[in-house]
Amino acid sequence: MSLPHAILTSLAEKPGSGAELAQRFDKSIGYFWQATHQQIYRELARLEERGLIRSAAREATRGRKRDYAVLPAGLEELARWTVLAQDPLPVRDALLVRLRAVAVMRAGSAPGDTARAVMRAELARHRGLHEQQLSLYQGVEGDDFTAGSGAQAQNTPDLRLQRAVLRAGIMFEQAWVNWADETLPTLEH
Amino acid sequence: MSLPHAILTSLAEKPGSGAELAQRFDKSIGYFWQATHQQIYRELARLEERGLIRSAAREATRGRKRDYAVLPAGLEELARWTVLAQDPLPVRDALLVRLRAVAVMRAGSAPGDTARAVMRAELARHRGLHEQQLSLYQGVEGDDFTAGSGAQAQNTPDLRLQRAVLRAGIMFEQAWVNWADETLPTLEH
DNA sequence: CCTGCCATGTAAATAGTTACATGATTTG
DNA sequence: CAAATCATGTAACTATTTACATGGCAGG
Repeated sequence: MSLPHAILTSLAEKPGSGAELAQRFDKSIGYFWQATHQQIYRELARLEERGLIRSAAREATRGRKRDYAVLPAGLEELARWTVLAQDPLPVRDALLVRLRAVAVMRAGSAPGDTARAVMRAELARHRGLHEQQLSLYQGVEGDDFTAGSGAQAQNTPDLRLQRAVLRAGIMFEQAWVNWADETLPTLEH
Repeated sequence: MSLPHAILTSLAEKPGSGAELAQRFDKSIGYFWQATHQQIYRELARLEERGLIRSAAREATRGRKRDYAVLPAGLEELARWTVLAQDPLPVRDALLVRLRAVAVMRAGSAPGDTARAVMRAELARHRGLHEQQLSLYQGVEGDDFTAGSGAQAQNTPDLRLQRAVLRAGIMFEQAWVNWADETLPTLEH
């Protein structure tokens, strides 16, 4: 159950509205935990009801911007959550399932040969997407974590830890690209 | 929507009952797409209703083993699905969210220091789990994919493709371990 | 004032998790 | 035959996704 805590973290870094949070979930923290705006609005309402965050406006405001900030109770909840032992989520990649499905289709049969050709293209396409993400991360690393970086969020979070998170993204994307390069020849001929 | 197709793939590799499938989802195909036995039984019922698989027994049998096999329509569905373009699922790792939450807690404060100590331990623990998974994959690679491997499933799936899937697991786990080794010093002192 | 966009929200469907129930089979 | 285990299943809940709805605001 990380979504409420991802939101609390993002609001602790900087207060903002639901739409602004949705934007942050399209980059930054959203690289490691995704959420749609529907999830975010629902979760914001829950968090406010639990007294972990507060919004400036009191009544329901449809269409009007509504800013939230973390309350002390929210920071306590975040501290409580971070120290819980949590096991890693296993890998879940549909492309690997597909590859395994293709493995049971006989090469030489029409569907098997078609599937192999398509998978080769898909693998190349995914390689491109992962390489793009890798470049993006490397760009962020260069911009945000060079010595004496400029504008910081109000709470001046620990840059070394934020960078470590980014490094995880870099290393995973790099691993994916490497795997694709190793695997593509298997689908040739 | 990969679960029905993961099940079809597994049944294409070898027919079996719900419980046997659940076991396979605890290893093998389940390394890349997880499912509980409840999901599996529900999905098997749906797949049979759609005419993609068949079970030996006709009526509902609570407690008695119930074997399923893929029908031609199921193989067609699998072929149809594998050639659909599908974007990769983004990374989703709660530990990275936690690390980012810790980054907003001031070092020097009591909760911040406690959280850093706990995260150091958690990172070491996760490193151990990923290393364990890595060893497991490397063991499978040695057992199943050495030249002239022995017993094969009836459909003799393409071993090179199955191995490619396994290699993905190996490279991801290795990347995780490498990242942990790089990151642990950041949480020292 | 109308059009497009921004921001917030509702509703419904699907997927996944957790807790529990029950019949069959094996084993001491 | 009693207990443990295996196998199938139900129910309730939570999370996530997809589609849609509606109010406010800014610019032409």
